[in-house]
Amino acid sequence: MRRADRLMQLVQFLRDGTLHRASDLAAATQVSLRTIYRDMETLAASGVPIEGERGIGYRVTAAITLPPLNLTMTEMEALHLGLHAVGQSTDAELSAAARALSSKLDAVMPEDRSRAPSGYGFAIYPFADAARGFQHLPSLRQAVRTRQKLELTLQDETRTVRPLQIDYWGRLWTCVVWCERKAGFDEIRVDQITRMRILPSLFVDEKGKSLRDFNALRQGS
Amino acid sequence: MRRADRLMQLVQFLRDGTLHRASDLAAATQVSLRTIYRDMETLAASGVPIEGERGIGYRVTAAITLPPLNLTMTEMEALHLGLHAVGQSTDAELSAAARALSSKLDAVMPEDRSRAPSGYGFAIYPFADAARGFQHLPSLRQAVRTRQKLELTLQDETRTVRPLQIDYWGRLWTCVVWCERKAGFDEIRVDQITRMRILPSLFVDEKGKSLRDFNALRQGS
DNA sequence: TGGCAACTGACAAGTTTTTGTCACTAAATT
DNA sequence: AATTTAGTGACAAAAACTTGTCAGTTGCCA
Repeated sequence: MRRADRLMQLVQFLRDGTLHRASDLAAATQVSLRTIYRDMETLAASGVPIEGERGIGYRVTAAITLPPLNLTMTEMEALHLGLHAVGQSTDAELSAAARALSSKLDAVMPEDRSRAPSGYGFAIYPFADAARGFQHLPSLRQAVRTRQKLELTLQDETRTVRPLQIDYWGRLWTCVVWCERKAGFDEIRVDQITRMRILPSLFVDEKGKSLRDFNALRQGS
Repeated sequence: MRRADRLMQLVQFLRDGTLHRASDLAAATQVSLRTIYRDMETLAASGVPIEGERGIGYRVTAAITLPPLNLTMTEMEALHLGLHAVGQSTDAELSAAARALSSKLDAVMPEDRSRAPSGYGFAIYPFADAARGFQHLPSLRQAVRTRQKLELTLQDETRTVRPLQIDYWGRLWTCVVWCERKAGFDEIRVDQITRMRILPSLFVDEKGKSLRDFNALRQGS
């Protein structure tokens, strides 16, 4: 893996922010000039903010490059929430940066239309609404973990459900439940929950009512 | 770039959340069992959240993977500030997530000398192809949301398509589309799009042309 | 204008990676 | 105990990638 090593080395050289001529880089890495040009192309295409000016040399423009990150849904939510908070800050520069970063994140969030309840993408949805349901999340999570039934009220309608799985799409939380009254699965938007009560009764997986069954259904349809 | 293509294909298969045996994947990709195991190792090392269980099969654990991001210093500061704020939250799980994310970020910050070489994508293989397509993502995403047809050029071939779903598989972005000319589904690599134009005409789900139909086909085959 | 240094395309030679095969081991479920 | 399926190590052949060379072009600056 000699090439990858050299690419990393080149980034190290360029990180100091000063100008570098391709010929210098070639000498430093013991490689031909042509290869340096090819490397620069690869790096630029890989997202490293490199700029080459004819008759001048190379320099890196932006400061920090983050490698690919794997986030849990909760971490993603923390990220959005935190940036939203900073976006409200009085420091104009800082709040602008927070909003800019939020946009960047929105732009690269995986979007899966087949799973989202059709009609509302997270971009359309005002953050405030999502935040309203946010208060219920901790106890909802607990109920999913401890497998306790819930009594919850959505739009003046109260029902008893078995909470199975919490999902997060960018800005919206939903919960997959088995509804006792309708005797069927449902996907509930957490922000639409107006009241919620954890019931003392526990539940166990029953044939046709488990998360596995829900996933099977979702696949099949 | 045959291997990269296969890796992408594999993530597509695994993305449906169901179990997959290595032997099935091998048959589907026309490749030996041993190669599948090697591919799984590569994908896991590349950050795709894959889990294999002995006697069971493979599945992806739902998580969000962010592509490499370039941040300014101010944006980085906003990020840290926001996460710090959320870290103070009363929701134990959320504040834990914020702190975990802070650690992750610290681990990949330039100041940290102990950067893992594998943290950079090009240490494994260049993901230049993936990065090249990033520029089209925001408008592509918009088109998926607003259900607008697209005219796009791939390798000197221009076609009109209905964008249905955007997928990110760790290194490459793809878009599932219905191609008007071929009258069939296609999975387009965003990095191979050379030109793209959002057309004013909207589209609606039609029998045989919807995302649901595409998924049914993928299951069946 | 001349000099500098970034760029580009093509191609053969060299090097590395990828692959299949084979012979195993390791958990988990039945 | 038998079965199923993931996972490992080694090695040679095949495929893919990387590199240097060469012969250019382009843009900026003095």
